[in-house]
Amino acid sequence: MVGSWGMTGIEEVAQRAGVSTATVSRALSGNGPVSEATRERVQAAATELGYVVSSNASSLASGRTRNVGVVVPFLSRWYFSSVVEGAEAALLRKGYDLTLYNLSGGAESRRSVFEHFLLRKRVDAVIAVALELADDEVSRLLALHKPIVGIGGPIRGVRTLTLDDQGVARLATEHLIALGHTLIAHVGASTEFDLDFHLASTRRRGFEHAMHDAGLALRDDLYQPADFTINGGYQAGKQLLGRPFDRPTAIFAASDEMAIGCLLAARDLGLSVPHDVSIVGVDDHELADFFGLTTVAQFPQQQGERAVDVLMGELSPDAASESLTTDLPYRLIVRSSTARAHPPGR
Amino acid sequence: MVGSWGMTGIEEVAQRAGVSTATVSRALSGNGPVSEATRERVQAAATELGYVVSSNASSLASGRTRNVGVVVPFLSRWYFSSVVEGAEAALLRKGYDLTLYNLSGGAESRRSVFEHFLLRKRVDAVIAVALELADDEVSRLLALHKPIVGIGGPIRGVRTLTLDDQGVARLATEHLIALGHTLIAHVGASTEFDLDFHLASTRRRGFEHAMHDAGLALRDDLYQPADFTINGGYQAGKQLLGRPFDRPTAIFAASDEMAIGCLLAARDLGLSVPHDVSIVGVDDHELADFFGLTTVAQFPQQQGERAVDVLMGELSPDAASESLTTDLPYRLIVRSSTARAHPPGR
DNA sequence: ACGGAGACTGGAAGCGCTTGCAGGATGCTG
DNA sequence: CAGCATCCTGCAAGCGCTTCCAGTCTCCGT
Repeated sequence: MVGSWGMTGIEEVAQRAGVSTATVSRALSGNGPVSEATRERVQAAATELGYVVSSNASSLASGRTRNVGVVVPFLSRWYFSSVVEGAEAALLRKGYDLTLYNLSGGAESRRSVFEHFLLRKRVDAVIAVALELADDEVSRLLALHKPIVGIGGPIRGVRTLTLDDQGVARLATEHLIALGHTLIAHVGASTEFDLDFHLASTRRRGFEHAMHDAGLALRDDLYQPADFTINGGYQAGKQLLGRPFDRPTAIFAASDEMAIGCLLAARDLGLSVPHDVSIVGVDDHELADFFGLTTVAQFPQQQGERAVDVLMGELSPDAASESLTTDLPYRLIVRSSTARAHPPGR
Repeated sequence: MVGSWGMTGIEEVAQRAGVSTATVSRALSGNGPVSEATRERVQAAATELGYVVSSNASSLASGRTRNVGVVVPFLSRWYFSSVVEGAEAALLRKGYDLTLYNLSGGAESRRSVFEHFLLRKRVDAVIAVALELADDEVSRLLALHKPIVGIGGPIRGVRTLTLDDQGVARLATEHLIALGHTLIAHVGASTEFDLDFHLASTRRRGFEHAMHDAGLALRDDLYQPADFTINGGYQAGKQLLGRPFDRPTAIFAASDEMAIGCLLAARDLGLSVPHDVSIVGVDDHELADFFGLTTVAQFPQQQGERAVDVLMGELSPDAASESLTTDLPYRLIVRSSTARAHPPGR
């Protein structure tokens, strides 16, 4: 930490420690046998000189970059930034860097990311979050022997961590059903949203199954599409709760943000939650607790971490990769936005 | 795009184009003279082979990585992820990669970021967002000739883009004063928060100046510290608005999230906004519009972009860096949470 | 027509590390 | 005690590009 001159190379360390550069490399990286005594001497020399390997030289020589690319469709949404946060922390711990690719720039930027950025051997692997990759995008990466792991929708030929969206939806719905609700509305994704996040229609299916299994009728007018934002949920909630007849006594929203929107809509309509209407969401968004929202939690940070774990597995020799997809945990968290259904008023 | 074999090097391109590798390098990178005809031939060959330079080799040889490090204290907050998003887009456009360092892991991770990660010559420059860098952290980076630009609090010896927090606070406050309010409360940062974001106390000062200039009294009991979250703002709002006497008719919150908290608190107390109380925030958070919140907007994405612009300037030869700090734009956006003060009721 | 100034191009020397290979010690086995 | 397996270590050959330098060729000016 004295070096103050920044320009220390492996050579200087070698001299100071009285060994060859080869040994320094081995001592510092832990690859290859080095006697304990030597290792310590090298470590000391390196620290004294403030030596840090040049990742470029190292990568070029070894073929490993100790860097992984994380590709997300958005960044400024709670879910995605949380996943990235989790992944970043896990990678840092392993000594890896994270380079971020955000696709929200549109098709244009998406192409350039896949055709140039990811290919310049800057990353050892990539984590794709909630992304539907085209076959050629996948094969191009695989051709470079770069492991990919996805989080979210299953991607063909790629190890993926997925949330059992049907199960999630089912759990949320059954919670409402168990509370005695029968007129249950669902706020899901609008179709254009469904392109990139199949989760939406999958959750809807889970909802429908649960309803069906309970012998409850599915009514088209109790479904409202929205865009996964609070505002969208609010509009949808207004539609659902504003009707004079057959107002649902419960709403299952496919995301917490939409659920919160519904909650605010209920409030504005003079309905009290959960007395007049029960609401359940999905995510356990940072605001869920504040609003007392009952929700099916998923754990984005942990998802990021797990993706990293899987990746590290793939990058190691023991490539005994298990099944191609792994289920992510989820859990019902009951707060104050759901309650037993009342016998119809009037 | 045929290469399908991924393993194309500059050599192959050179052969296919019938030139030397030196020329290929020049043609593709645009450094050094190459005849138009040759350039085209090389381009064609490269495209046909699906050649993409190895950034490692390139970096090692040239000393430039075309990669910048972005260091943030949090990621899963609207402001930070927006800045990163802006920076990412701008960098992508310039052909740069962004590697992300999130310091929320605590002092431990902070040290390792500064002592190892940023030093391994993986980045050409760093952007520090709302970070107070210690002198040695700065000098260590500067010693490597890595430009740094900061966004937020001024950092000694570093080019910084800063928001005139006093001006912002003043603007918000004066808006309220102009509406006839005299009993104005302020929700600012708690002290522990102020360590990393000096913005908090600076905004408070702006508020105080504005009040003072208008000849209005500053009352300690009309100040509430909070933690920049909706929940924190809610608690603070409750305190402020729940009192039986001298209830403020307006609140200036140092962030939109806190302002929204106040707004919800008002609602829960049966107060109507803006009839009973006017509320103004800072940020133009994505939720501000939904809640009809009047706010002083800052533009985080643009801030990210501008940081990149500045960086590109520093990385170019024309290092005629202007003044060390540059002011960021802000603007009052009036929505429906502020209105003319009523003559005191009763 | 000739010298010189460009404009291009190729040769080749690295950039700073990693790692296969081989040599020298050391420790065991029979 | 010879013979061999082990453990360390150093040598040196690259990793795939960039760029200095020098050489070739074309184009002007005089």
